[in-house]
Amino acid sequence: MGLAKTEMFTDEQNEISLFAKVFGHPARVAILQHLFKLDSCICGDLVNEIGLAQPTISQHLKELKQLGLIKGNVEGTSVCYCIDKTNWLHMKKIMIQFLDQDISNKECC
Amino acid sequence: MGLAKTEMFTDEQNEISLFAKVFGHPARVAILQHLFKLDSCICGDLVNEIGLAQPTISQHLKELKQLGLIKGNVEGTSVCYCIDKTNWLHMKKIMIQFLDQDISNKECC
DNA sequence: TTGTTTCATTGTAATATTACGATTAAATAG
DNA sequence: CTATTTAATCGTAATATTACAATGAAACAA
Repeated sequence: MGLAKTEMFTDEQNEISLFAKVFGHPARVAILQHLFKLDSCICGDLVNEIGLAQPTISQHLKELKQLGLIKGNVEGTSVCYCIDKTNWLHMKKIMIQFLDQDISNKECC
Repeated sequence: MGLAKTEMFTDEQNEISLFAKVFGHPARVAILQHLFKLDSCICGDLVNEIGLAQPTISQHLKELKQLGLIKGNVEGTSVCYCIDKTNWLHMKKIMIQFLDQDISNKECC
């Protein structure tokens, strides 16, 4: 079916999986790392930096934007993207909380 | 095409996306949280705990196992699963490094 | 042996994702 | 006005994911 049964999970579980899903493609990881690395905003040079076609990059940017992790700002004919600081920190808190669960004495196999 | 072009990304970017992808479904998040919560190993009660059919849970467990995040141990007719401590810590390090990139003064939109 | 229990595997239908050519829209340059 | 540039959107083909019924396999009980 390709369709996750979200109604049987907690809001937290669904939120974690949504954030994780957007990181589940190397192009989106690369886009985010590039946005972090640059001091200034980048625009269409993501298409050159990463080797994918322009519509593909645009599609990945859209997904990152829909989750609120990046913001886009029109500057003339180009668009300037950057990390949304507030939303990134919120996501980071949720994800690290999930990753950082207490693991001591839990191994038994 | 539904096929990520992994060859154009770094090993690190591919590794991050593979870990993230496995967290990209709420059932797998729920399974991991359950394994963390219990002091002892769990077996087939994941099917009751989560509301999905047995083959579906088995399929999700397989994906977690393939990435090395959990281990399974046969005990009679049942199987005991638990978090793989070493591999979890390795994954955690990589993911937190990605999430914890320096964000100061990078916002410009 | 014959059930029974527990979980993995197989097969498959429904849906989602990925990638890109073609096109459109918006801003700017001439 | 007419290019030109840049990026979004549309349409679509190829592939991946999700879910589960049916079946298989392994351990145990009687």
